Amino acid sequence: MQPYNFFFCHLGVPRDVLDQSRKFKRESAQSRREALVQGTLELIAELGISGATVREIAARAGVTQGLIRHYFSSKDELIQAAYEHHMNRLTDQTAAFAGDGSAVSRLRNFVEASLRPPIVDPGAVALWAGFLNKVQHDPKMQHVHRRTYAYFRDHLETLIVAALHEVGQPVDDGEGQRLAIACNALIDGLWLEGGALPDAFGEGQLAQIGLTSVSAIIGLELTNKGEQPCG
Amino acid sequence: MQPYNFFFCHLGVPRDVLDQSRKFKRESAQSRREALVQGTLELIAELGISGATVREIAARAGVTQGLIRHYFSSKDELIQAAYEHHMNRLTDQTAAFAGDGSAVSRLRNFVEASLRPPIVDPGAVALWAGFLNKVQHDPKMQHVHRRTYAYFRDHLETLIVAALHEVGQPVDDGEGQRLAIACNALIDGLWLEGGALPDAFGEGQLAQIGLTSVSAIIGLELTNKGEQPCG
DNA sequence: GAAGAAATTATACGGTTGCATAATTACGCG
DNA sequence: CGCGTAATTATGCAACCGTATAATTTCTTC
Repeated sequence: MQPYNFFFCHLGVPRDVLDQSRKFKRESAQSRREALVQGTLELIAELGISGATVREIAARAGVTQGLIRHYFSSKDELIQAAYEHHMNRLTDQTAAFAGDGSAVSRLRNFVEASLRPPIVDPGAVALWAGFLNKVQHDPKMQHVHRRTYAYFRDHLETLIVAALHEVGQPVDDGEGQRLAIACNALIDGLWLEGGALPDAFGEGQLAQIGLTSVSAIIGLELTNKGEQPCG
Repeated sequence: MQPYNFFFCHLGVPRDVLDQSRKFKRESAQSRREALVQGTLELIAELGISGATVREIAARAGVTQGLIRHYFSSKDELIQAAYEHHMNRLTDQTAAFAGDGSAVSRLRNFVEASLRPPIVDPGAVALWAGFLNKVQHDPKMQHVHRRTYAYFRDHLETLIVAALHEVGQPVDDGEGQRLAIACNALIDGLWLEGGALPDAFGEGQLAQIGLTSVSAIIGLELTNKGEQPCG
């Protein structure tokens, strides 16, 4: 980087390469926030809400605790940001699995992805539960929860309506919403139980039950065996 | 503190009737434990897990904090007892609503009761979420969770199998279990959303969606309108 | 290369927490 | 009635929490 000379060659050499005595390195605001959020999520998932102290979070992110206050006005704000990040990642990840095939196949993939790892995961459930307890008492957390819930459910409603339309069984808005509420609850419940009791269900069992039940609720066969007409 | 008196007029009179200066009253171990558990539940529901400190809990129970250690070996043990109490109450309460009519009517009542107040309740959901976060890291909490989940689901499975048998559509064990898992997840999901977003659903909407969806999943009409054949 | 601004660390503080221990108090029993 | 014991309170403690502030270090810019 700096050629600058031969003798005394250490003088112009960037300290961050040679000198181990550097106290810290500056990073972009974004990467520091992400590191702090990530540390928060890890700790809540591993040790529970009470394990996520500012000191532990800072240690995970590789910084000292004072820095948290430099990027977030309070610990609560950091928790909020972590909650938002977690839920957005969860929903986006699931939505990406839907793919871009037919409406029926997109719905099938969406349901199935929601009920398999990595979406079904003990850590993710622990995280979600830890946050939910705070949702009731913090208006901002409540807002994030509302938005996230609506986001997931609306996405599901769109998929359901499109699939039913595709096979010639169109439904009106009210009915579409009711179906989405029901399927959303079913998926949430299965996801929750799969994450809370990882050993209680066989591999693929949740996905299979989910597909069968969604099919029954919306009156449209989504399972593969259903694609082979038996008459 | 005690003015020691002028004319001994207090002698012989039971102190607990006249003398307000009693420092405390002895209670049975059971009632003290219940009061402490009740205080714990109230606080977690109202203020979240972090609001349930030993001092606040003791205040709710009308005692001083040292007494907690006299009845529970640690705060964790109190939390455990509170969790167990809460879940048992929830399941027993729901089961009682089923009544003793026909199998189909018992199932209908069970589903409906699970999706209406007082079972659907923000406080109960906050409570449940607060505990769930601890379940993953505490083996004893995990045991309570397993038992409670199995209890509720088995009860539901019994009702479903009986109802299907009653209408001449018997199912084998494996299928009964699958149906119970699905319906349990559906009910849990609806219960959760109803408690977490109290204003998002109209009165009776959750129960209606729940009945319709359970009917679709198990292939047996439970709603009233279904009892009036339309053609 | 010096200077100034911004990022980061270092240190300190008041409050709270769970827990332990000692001092009181109530109550059953002879 | 008095005495012993167990229930209950009172007090204290060490650790930890979140936050504030001052002191350093890094990096950019001229």
